[in-house]
Amino acid sequence: MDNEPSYKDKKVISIGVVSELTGLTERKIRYYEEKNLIFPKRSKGGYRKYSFGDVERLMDIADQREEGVTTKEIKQELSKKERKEQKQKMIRGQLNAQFGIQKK
Amino acid sequence: MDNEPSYKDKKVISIGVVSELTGLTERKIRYYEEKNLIFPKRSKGGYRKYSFGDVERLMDIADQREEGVTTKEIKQELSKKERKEQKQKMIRGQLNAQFGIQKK
DNA sequence: CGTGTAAGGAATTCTGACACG
DNA sequence: CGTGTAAGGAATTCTGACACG
Repeated sequence: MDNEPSYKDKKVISIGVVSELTGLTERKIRYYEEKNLIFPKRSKGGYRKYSFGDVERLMDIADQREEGVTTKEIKQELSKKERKEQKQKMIRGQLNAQFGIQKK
Repeated sequence: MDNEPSYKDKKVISIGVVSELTGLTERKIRYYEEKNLIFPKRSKGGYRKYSFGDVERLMDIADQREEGVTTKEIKQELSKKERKEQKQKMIRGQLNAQFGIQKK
């Protein structure tokens, strides 16, 4: 009874299509991955596969680059968000361990 | 202020990925297209591009085929649905022409 | 009818490198 | 640092056909 498989995060789009969708060159897209700003999966043959979420992320990166933000700064911003999420997860886990009841 | 671009209907998935997602061979997928049960778009180079909606449709077709339903019957069922939708559209248009007020 | 397969070719993507700045 | 490009190779997909049934 779970709803849709969340199409937004399924990694199924090839770099050529992502290039069309974002307007970015394949070179840029690969470079942003090299800088750990985006994380596509790989097919058996080694082809990069992106999700719609990745496409959105890339458009956001493109906007920031236009504003002069460096990849390093974008990366730092990403790391900060990830640390926050980690903290939230920890807190939720703590609360659940202390007061959680419903096991299933 | 429009919501998401409806990822479900964007034709961005190559046949190889569709094959993995549905479990169908590429041969079958192409054959169902030949029988007009599915309608992928094409990239500049001529590669088929499918949407998540197409993937769902293919899984539905696969189920019907397993039950022994022929492609011809599946096609007829599809045509029937399309006629119904057409009729609904007509009615809505008629009602709008007669009583519709908000032009924009 | 529905599907598998081998065949040859074309489009797509990959990596590593050189260039410029 | 960020991006373009030419280079050679490998993975992907395409079509039309033959096969079986």
